[in-house]
Amino acid sequence: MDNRISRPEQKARTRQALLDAALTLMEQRSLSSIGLREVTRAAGVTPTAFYRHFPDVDRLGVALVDESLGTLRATIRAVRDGLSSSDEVINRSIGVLARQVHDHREHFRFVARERHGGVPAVRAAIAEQLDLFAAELATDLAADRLRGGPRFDRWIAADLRMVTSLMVNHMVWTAAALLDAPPDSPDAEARVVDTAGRQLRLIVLGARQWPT
Amino acid sequence: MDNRISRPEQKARTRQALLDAALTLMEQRSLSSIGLREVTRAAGVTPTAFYRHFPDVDRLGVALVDESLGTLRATIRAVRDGLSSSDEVINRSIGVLARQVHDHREHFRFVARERHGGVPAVRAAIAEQLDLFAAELATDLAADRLRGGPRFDRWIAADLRMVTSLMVNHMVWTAAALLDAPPDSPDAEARVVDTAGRQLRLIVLGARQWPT
DNA sequence: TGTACATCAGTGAACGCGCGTTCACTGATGTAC
DNA sequence: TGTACATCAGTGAACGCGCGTTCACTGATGTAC
Repeated sequence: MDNRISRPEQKARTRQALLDAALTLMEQRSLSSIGLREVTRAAGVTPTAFYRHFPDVDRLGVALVDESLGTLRATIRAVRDGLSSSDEVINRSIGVLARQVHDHREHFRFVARERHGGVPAVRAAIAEQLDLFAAELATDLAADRLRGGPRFDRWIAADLRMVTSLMVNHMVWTAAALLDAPPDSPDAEARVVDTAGRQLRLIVLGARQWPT
Repeated sequence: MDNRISRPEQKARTRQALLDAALTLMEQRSLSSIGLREVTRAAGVTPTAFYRHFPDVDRLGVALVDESLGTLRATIRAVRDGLSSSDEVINRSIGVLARQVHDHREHFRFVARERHGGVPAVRAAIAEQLDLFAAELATDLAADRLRGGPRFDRWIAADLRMVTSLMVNHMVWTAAALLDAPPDSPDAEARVVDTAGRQLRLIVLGARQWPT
């Protein structure tokens, strides 16, 4: 058996180790307060090795945004496929979000923390991903006629963006609320999910009457 | 004329200078990344003087939360007094919020940035203030019967909290969106205010139909 | 297949710097009599 | 009102420490022939 691995693969592993180490360090603190040496120490390489992968810690942050939100987008999209009733989509979407937050706490904590945080490049990368979320949601809502749901296919674009940005914002806020709930208490988590579901249903109820 | 000021007053002034200096420094960066020496340098005192006012920078952050959100609460509450139609309250509330954000950018930027930021004590202080907001709003909604508004006086407490937390969250998000808009473009600001108003109206519309 | 050379991820020493905190202090303000 | 003492906000020197970045390097992996 050959244990040796190619050079590009080894480089990719070190890069991932740096990303993972940074994410772990950010469990308690924000990106702008963690140091390059801290990250390399946690990843098990020398400080100088860092520069083979990122020019500075900010750029590592941007890479973390892609890792965190890029995969989630695909997952959430998949959920919306093949469901036909409005209530069903709401409950499933929030369920998937709760699961994702549960399984990838550090990623969501990172996004919630840096969304309005101190590093402009990271903030911009997060805003871009969330805009994509909202745009995809708008497309989906306009395309599918859900049982019991509003007739989004007849809405003007501006109103669609208004309501999808409200929904995406609500999703982010729900993720943050899940993070604030004690991780070992399924009860607290269930309460957040329940409230979030009712809020989303209230929004859909309002959309069904829109415009006045 | 006597220019001399009492010792307590001089101490209060230095304390305020430290708070102002920290807020200014946080225009670009987060609390956990600014240093004690930076703050004292900007405030025009020696590093050691800091300890006469705060045990560390985190505690200064908690004081900033009280300064930022404590006054806003009173302002927003006053707006809700004496208005009788639902639409009127919505438009006025968002208008006042936009004005406040415009006039106190640094305070709101600080709150948006630290709400999920890296300093637990500060995060807790912000959560406390926002809960107070939501609780006051719930009381007001249950007490006043607004023309054209939902019959909140007949709602159960859990649903009231559900909808007020949605509204307060929406307010915070709107403030953050206003901050992201270029400060010299009244156009961009107006667009955010317009969208926020329609979103809030959609929420109220949903509330009028609640429960299904 | 074997050899000679190129590539380049990661090393380790060194640098100058600003940090948070300590300590004994100064000197103006406040107070007791 | 004047004097003697207490208080305490702010000073300035000193400390040890971890930081980001530079540089010339090593040695395993990759490639050309």
